[in-house]
Amino acid sequence: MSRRAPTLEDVARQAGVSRATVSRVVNGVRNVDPALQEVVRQAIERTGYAPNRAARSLVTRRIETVALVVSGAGDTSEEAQSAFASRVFSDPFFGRVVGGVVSFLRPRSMHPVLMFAESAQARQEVLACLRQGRADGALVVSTHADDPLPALLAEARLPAVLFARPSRPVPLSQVDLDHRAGGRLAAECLLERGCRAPATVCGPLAVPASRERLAGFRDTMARHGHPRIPVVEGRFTRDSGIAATARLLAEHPEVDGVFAANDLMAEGVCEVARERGRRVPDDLAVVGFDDSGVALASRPALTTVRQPVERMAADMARLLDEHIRGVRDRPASVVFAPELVRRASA
Amino acid sequence: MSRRAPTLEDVARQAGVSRATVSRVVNGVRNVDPALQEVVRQAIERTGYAPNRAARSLVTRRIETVALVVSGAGDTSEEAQSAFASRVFSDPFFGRVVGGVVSFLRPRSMHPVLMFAESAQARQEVLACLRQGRADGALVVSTHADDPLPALLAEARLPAVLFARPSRPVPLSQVDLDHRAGGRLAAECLLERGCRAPATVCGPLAVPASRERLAGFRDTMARHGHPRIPVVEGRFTRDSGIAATARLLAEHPEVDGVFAANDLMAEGVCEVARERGRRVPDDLAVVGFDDSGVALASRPALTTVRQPVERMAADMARLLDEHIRGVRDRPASVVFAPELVRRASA
DNA sequence: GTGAAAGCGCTAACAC
DNA sequence: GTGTTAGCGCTTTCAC
Repeated sequence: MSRRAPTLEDVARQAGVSRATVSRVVNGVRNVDPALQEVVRQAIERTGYAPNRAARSLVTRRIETVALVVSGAGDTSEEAQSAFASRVFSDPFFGRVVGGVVSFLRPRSMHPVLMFAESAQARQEVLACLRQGRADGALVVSTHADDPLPALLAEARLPAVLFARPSRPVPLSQVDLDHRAGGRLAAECLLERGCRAPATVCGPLAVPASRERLAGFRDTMARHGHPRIPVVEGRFTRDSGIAATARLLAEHPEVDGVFAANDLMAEGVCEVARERGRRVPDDLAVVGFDDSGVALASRPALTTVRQPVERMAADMARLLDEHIRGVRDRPASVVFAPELVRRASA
Repeated sequence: MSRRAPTLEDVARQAGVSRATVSRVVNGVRNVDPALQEVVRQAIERTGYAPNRAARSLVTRRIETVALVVSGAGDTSEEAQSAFASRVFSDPFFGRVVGGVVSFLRPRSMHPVLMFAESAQARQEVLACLRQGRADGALVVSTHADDPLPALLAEARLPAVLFARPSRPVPLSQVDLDHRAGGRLAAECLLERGCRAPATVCGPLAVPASRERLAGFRDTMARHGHPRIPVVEGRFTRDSGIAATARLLAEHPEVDGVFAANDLMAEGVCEVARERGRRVPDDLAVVGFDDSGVALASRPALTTVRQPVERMAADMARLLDEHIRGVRDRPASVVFAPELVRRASA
């Protein structure tokens, strides 16, 4: 039923030229007579020719595909990958990463293949895929700082770029945010509002980004007369933000300003405040982090520290592309600047 | 620097056998002397051999990759794909789809490559990719019922499976939920609770699933003495749920039970109820739809109609795999049954 | 049970 | 400028 797909050979015969010429036209290589080009183009049209990627990859040794790896640190408890995937994508952060990555790849007709590396076995599979040339390189987004994947990738000398700095340095290119500066912006915002009892719901302290945000916030507060501020730890989920805030307000009812280390938790803070009859921002000012979709959806709309995730992800793809093409050999580190977005919550 | 990757030839030389034998061992084809198998296996180990996928694909005409296409209906306004991606993934639904798809593909060492088809041009690119053999087939999740992609795919006779029924029938395999039964379950739940003034925040009426859920709900209510119930339309977002509920309660303050056509909107209903000082479920019972992560995160936890998205997605992948392998030729339609999950909101 | 050999469809030297 | 040719690394008949 499905007859053989037309090949370069077929087009060449149709156009009365050689395969090489057709190939040149298809790949836009110069040095082809415009008249011939036209003839070839028509032959392509007539035959409905589409180049076979596998054949091309075999000789170019490139497949125009990069792995987008969402990586955890799990090594003992093998979590069902389906649950892992669902959990991961429930954070708006990943949707933004995907958007940014695709915005770079698509104009270059490259595509991301999705992989999860939440267990030791899954990590080996990712490495195997890369070695087999299923993808030209990897974009790695780790959910844990101790993720062993980056080191494995570096060791295998496979092209890879990381989103965010791992806890232990790895000789791979990476993009990251100046989280410390972000913490500072949040502090300054609360200070400007005149908050007298600031506090923070920080992210998991195992994550370097959390620690940096916290440090930036604390340092700034310390320099402005608040040497010791209440700190409660959340897990970057709305639920954990709610729980943390409950603890915070129970122990420190005087708190009148909270910096939550991401928007999901900031939403949780607002939620608790509302339940307790505290007005946001009048009784309790709230500053989030990320400026993800929830920042706008939250009530009131969140004042937050913007992390340009899409741009960062696009840059990550750019770096990887450079490594793959061989125009960059040494790892690069690109740090983005955060930005305060003022809305209603502070 | 990076020396040539070992090939079948290298392994064969090491093991003192022919390429054909190594190939048989690698692919687990029977008829190979166990002793030789062992020798070959060791040679593979020593050389660190990994089969080149491109070379294999060239002869098998299969690339062990499927496209996971998130498709819109846009044809005039070209939306930035990055925004499209972010928006799409902000719905927990897609994370579940990804999880289900991956759970089927991974054990078969297949992978999903992510593609977005929100514009006419993007759709053509998807078709081109498939024709070029970048993927063996497509799993299509449409955000609009009028999405032209399924028809294009069918016309090009490319292997594809749809999640949810398109508004116009297309000769492609598909998985779907019995949405009408879901609406019925929601109605029965509210009825059992003794609700006297039920209403619904339905989904976009352009989406067949929304219409079916609404029909199932209405019919059941009608059969139980509620021939006319208030209906307000949302857009499946929390925000739209909030706005719809505000309208609903303004016009029908007597309402004491709401069926929201997804969990995100149900959360919005709860939110408004809380703001107005109405207790859920005592003053206002709320039933959601999907049983996504937010159902549990919501306060109170949502009673909801469960849609087994992960299983549906996995089945979609299974059907596609069968089409690709040629063991299925005629399109199949698999309909899943919804299930009521009782929690606190109704 | 194993090996020899013929491609799969393409790109890239290298001639002309 | 264009054509000829030699592979890229693998699977798969077909002999033996």
